[in-house]
Amino acid sequence: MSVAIDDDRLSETFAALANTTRRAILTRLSDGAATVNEIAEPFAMTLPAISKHLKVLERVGLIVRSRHAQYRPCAIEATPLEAVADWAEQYRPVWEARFDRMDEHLRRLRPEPDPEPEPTMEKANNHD
Amino acid sequence: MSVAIDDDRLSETFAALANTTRRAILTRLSDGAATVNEIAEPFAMTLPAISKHLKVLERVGLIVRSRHAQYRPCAIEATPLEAVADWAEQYRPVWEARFDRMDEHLRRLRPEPDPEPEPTMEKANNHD
DNA sequence: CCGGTACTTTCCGTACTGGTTAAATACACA
DNA sequence: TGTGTATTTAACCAGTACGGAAAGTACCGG
Repeated sequence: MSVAIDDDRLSETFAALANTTRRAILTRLSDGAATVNEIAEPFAMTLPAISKHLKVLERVGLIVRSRHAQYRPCAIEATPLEAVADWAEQYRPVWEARFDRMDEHLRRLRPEPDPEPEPTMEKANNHD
Repeated sequence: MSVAIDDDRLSETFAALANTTRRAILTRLSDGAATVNEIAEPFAMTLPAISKHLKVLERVGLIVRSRHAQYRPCAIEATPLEAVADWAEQYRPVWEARFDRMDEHLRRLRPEPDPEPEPTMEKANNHD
C-alpha cells in the first residue's frame, strides 16, 4: 500500500517530527485523544508553546482537532507516518547490504593498471 | 531487527531528512557512491551549499566519506533510516485502525465540569 | 452582565537554516 | 616549484524555529 506524498509535504512532515516534544505528543495521543491541557501537563513548557506544537502537527495532518465547549481535543492521525515508513522502507535494500559501496566506488576511482587516464567518473544519473 | 536510537539523535535525523535536496542526495547515493562534484551536478546551487548538506548528512551518519587524492567520495549509510522506519512502524496499529478515537474521547469528556483547580504548571528549562 | 476556564494569538529575543561569495586548503602533475 | 582541480571554511544575510510573557478569543454557568 503506497501512500507516497508530495516532496514538500514530506519535508514538512519530517520537520514536524524533528522535535522531541512533538514526537512525545504523538506518543501521548496514540493512547487516545486529549485536550490541550491534558497534553501539556507532562511538559515543562507553557501552554502557548504546546499550542504552537499542536498547530505544527495539525498543519501536516498528524493530528486532527474538534471542538467541544471550550475544549479543543486532539486526536492522532497517523497516515502521514505511513508515508514516512514507506519512504524509509525504500532504502531497506541499502541498509541490508551495508558494505561494498564505498569500496566499489574507490575501485572505480583508482583503476589498477587499467588504461583509464583520468578519474573522470561517469554520471549514471537517473535521478530527477 | 530493532535499531532504536536515542531521542535527540532521532530529532537530528528527522531534521536532516526534512530537506528535499538532502533526500535527493540520498537517492543519488543509493545508486552508488559519488564525489562531491558528481553529487552537486544536478542541483541548481553552489558547491559550498552542497558541501554543507553533506556535512549534515555525515553528522547524523546517513553518509560516510573517505578520501582519495583531492576527492572526498560519499557513500550512503542507511542504518539511521532503519531506525526511522522502525520508529514510524510503531504507529502502524494507529494508521491501520482508523476508528474514531475522537468520538471516544468526546464521550469521556462529559459535560460534568469537575471544577478542580490545578495550578501546577512548573516551568523548568528543558529547551530542546 | 460577570468571572472563570480553555485555549490561541501577538510580539519579542535568540538561535539555527540554507543559501551566497570569496578565500583557504589539499592534492596531483608538469 | 607553480598551476589546475576538488572541496571546505569563513563571513554574511534573510528567513524561520522555538521558547516566554502578555493580551485576546471562545465558551460556560450564575
